[in-house]
Amino acid sequence: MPATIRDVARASGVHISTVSRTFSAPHLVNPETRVRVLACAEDLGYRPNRAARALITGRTHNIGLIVADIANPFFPPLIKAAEGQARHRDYHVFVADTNEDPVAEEDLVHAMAKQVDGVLLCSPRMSNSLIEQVSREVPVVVINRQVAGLPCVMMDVGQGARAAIEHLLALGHRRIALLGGPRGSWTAREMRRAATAAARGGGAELTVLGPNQPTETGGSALAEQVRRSGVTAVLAYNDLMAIGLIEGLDALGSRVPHDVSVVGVDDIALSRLTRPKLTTVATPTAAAGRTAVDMLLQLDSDAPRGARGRGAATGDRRTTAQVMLQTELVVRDSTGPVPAPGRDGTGA
Amino acid sequence: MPATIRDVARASGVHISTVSRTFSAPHLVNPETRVRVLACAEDLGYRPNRAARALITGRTHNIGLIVADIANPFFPPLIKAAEGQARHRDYHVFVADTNEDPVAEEDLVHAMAKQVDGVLLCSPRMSNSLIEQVSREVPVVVINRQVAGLPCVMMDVGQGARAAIEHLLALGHRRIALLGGPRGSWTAREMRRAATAAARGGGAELTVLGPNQPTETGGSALAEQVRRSGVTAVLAYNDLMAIGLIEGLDALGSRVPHDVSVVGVDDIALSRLTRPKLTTVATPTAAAGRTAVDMLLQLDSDAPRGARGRGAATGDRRTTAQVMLQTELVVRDSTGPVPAPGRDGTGA
DNA sequence: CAGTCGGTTGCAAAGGTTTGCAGCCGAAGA
DNA sequence: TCTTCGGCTGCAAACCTTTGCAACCGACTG
Repeated sequence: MPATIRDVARASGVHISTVSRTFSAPHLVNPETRVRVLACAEDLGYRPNRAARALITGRTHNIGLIVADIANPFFPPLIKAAEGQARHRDYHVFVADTNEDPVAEEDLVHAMAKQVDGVLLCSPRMSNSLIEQVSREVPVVVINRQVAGLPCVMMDVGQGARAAIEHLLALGHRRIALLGGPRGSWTAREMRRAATAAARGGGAELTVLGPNQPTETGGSALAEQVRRSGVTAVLAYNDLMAIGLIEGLDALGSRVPHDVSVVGVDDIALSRLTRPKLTTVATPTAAAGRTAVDMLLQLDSDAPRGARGRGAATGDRRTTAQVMLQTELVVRDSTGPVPAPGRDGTGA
Repeated sequence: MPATIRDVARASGVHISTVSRTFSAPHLVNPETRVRVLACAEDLGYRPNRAARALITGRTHNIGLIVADIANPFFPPLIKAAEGQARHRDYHVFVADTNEDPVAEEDLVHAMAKQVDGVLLCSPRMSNSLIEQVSREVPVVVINRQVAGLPCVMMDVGQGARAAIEHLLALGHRRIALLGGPRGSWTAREMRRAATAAARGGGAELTVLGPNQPTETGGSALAEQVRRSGVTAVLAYNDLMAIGLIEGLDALGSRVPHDVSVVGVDDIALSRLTRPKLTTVATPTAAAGRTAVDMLLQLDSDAPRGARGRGAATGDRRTTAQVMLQTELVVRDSTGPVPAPGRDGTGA
């Protein structure tokens, strides 16, 4: 039903190649012809078929962005930043949500593969080897994970976790819990490693609870367990869990930060709205989004896909930068000095 | 670089059509041949090029979902529901965000047009005529707006607004403000119409403030104005604005619901977390997402695009259902009886 | 033995573009 | 008058698949 280039050609009495050029290289066609073609196109409601165009140019001017959970407020700023950056470069962003499911994730990469010029894999739950494999089908930039040989942009949650633990140590806490993130999360592993080291270094005992769903519900579900464990402070995988935990504790009658201190990660907008305001590790999400887009676009301007074998040096895409972005501890109201012992805890 | 069907054919010593059938109609190819072809394909890392496939089948098995602001917690449940429904039907969903910008919106429809089998336009800011126009390029289902001749799924915010106003009237409020939504929003117009009528019917005075950005910031920015206007109750375009307003008022020393009552719309998860918990009009977002996907898929199973002119009755897509989903007022803690006059307000 | 049939495969057209190359035309230069 | 050249346009191949049609094979039927 929709008009094709052929219809326009027929209507305006020129060859299809002229119509094509009218749209993709207007300076090559006579102004008179051009207006005539444009008029006919307008008339027929013609729009170049981007799939067909992509087939031959190897360029869709779209990029895919795959996230673990679009409902997590952590992602929107990243998405927005990526979109903004992409728009500057005349690209569009298609977002897809995996529901924290590694299988859906792989599925989506394949679904997007030929509809986009590259994919941003944000907080992937797939295995590294799978990521490597799909990256042979479509250019990939990985966010929030380190994969050898692939371009990555990471946030230094290790340093963030360390800062958080040190903050808690300074407040006198010696029994600390870590609310682990979801299975398959690189961030979760990094946090665990760093937090464990920092706690040991400070003579504290760190209990790891998890893996868990990195959601509010996931956090509140742990309240009981946290309470029983007798810790006086908690570092949560992310703000959502921290907030959930605080509510859960509240429901159990434990007050934050009076009875137990809680630190989150991400610094989502919401963390400034809750009572108490959340102490958290701020991650540079917007910068990550921008950087990732730049790296992706750089990547496939180096290696034009589908183009008829340019002789030049393709294949050596070992220029794979790996960028580590800094994090920062933001102290607000959900952390405080360790409570005097013996009052309530199951310990002592 | 990535292997094509031809490479696989060469490697396994069969014609490309056999390779094609191995993937798209396995029962038509000899099991022995099949395993050989599959082995070769696996070996070369071959994946059918979905763009090329779509070009000829006219089916991508993707659907596009365009939303006004992905950072608004109103959307994720809708997105998730749409994804779930799509997955059941063996479809994938690509989401795009317009930043409340009508131009970006049109842009995105075109960008998606040939990469998806249809588009869900959620809370569009475009004009009706533009929507009608793009709907000639790609099948469209409109959410949160009524467009003649197009399939639409709407939420009855008119009824919701009426219920909210009546709730406020019952609490004794007679001076009420409506925080208007963004320009171009059908929902905003419906609310305004219904709220105005309901207020008039109840002998109350309704002040309309706006249009505004439908965000928390948009809400808090209006606090001063609301205060000056001397109203005792406010109906906000959505929960985000309501929450922003409550904060803004708080900063100015007005307490909710003691000094002023606030009602939101959407019933986002956050509205249960704030203090006070928000009275709001719950909208059936998940149902809307599911319904819209069903309607879209129905739509283009009726009218197969790109297929070589099936003789049957195409063209009569005037089966365009329009669905109106019910809303429901949820009374929580942000509304209360009108304060005794003369204490603080600028009135009296 | 001719004909039929089911199962498998090859052939080639089709889908809508882009693009290198060649050709055309008229004007400028020699 | 003959080249040369620039500006514009047409031709056809290419991108990667899918799919209707025809051909083939062996076996069975009558």
